[in-house]
Amino acid sequence: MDPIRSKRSSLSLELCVGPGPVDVMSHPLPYEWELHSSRYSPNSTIDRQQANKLEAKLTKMNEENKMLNEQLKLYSEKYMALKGKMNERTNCSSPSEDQQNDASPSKKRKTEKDLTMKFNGTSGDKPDEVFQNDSPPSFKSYHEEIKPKVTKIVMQTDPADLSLVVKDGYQWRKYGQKVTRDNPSPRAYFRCSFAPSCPVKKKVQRSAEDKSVIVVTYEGEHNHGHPSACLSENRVLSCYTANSTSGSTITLDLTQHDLKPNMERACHEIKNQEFQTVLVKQMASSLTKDPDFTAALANAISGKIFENFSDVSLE
DNA sequence: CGACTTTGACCCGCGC
DNA sequence: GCGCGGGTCAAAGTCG
Repeated sequence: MDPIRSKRSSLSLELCVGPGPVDVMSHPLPYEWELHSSRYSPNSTIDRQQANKLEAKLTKMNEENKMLNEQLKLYSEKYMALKGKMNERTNCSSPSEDQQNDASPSKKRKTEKDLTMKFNGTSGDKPDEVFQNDSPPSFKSYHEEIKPKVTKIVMQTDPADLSLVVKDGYQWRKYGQKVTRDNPSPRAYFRCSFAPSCPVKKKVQRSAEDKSVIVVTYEGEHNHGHPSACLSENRVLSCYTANSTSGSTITLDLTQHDLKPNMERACHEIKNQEFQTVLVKQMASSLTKDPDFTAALANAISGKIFENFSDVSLE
């Protein structure tokens, strides 16, 4: 039996922070907890009536809970669909687009120029609908606005292990390796291969100063959930990486070949109450900072409030 | 046989 | 314009 899975702390850390759809069905709202913890003694008829009322109320709440879950799921799906479209637009190097624009292999990687021409309306085609009203922004300013999120992670590994493979739970496809000028160690380039349209790239290179240190640079955000989201090990990892946005650097000690002992240690740290508090605060802040999440939540809640108001007024 | 890795060639931006 | 360096492509090789 996996010690990590069997020894779950009282604090649920299965909250999927970071990019990807939130599996709302697997994270029940507090209503269900109240149902399980409510106690009553059905001795007297009054108690029984009260109990029946309470049960009816709780059943209603459960139904509402289910509806809210469904609404949240719907919003998550819509959000992911929009995000996917956005990524498709920004991902200039997608093969289908290249094929459409230019079939000649010698003219590859001219998509940025093509895009600039499109924005300026010089390609002969109609400029993108979005920019029709106002003067079209330059490609540079457009690119700055949608600059992919860059996350840098520093990991401690075994210096004897020369592989540049980093197990972060996602599926990566290596598409290149290069020796850079400032570092004798080669830099490996990876693309997320879990979803064909996923724009996330990863660069892995050993530190020039310390060969035991691996620097992983993630570019962009996954437009899909974590492929192994059910594995607690990877959830712990995603908790770590979720805190690494906004330019800060995270250090992971992966000195041992097997991840499990490190993850066990990480889980032990998580059990530490101070760590839990900080983690929960960071998770909450990262969620509340996401305008899409708050908007979707506010929408769902306000919708239910209005429904309840109309229910009450009808009674 | 499909998915993945390797690796040389190519493209492109930038500084001179 | 030229050279350099980082990033990407794609054919060939490898692996399960």
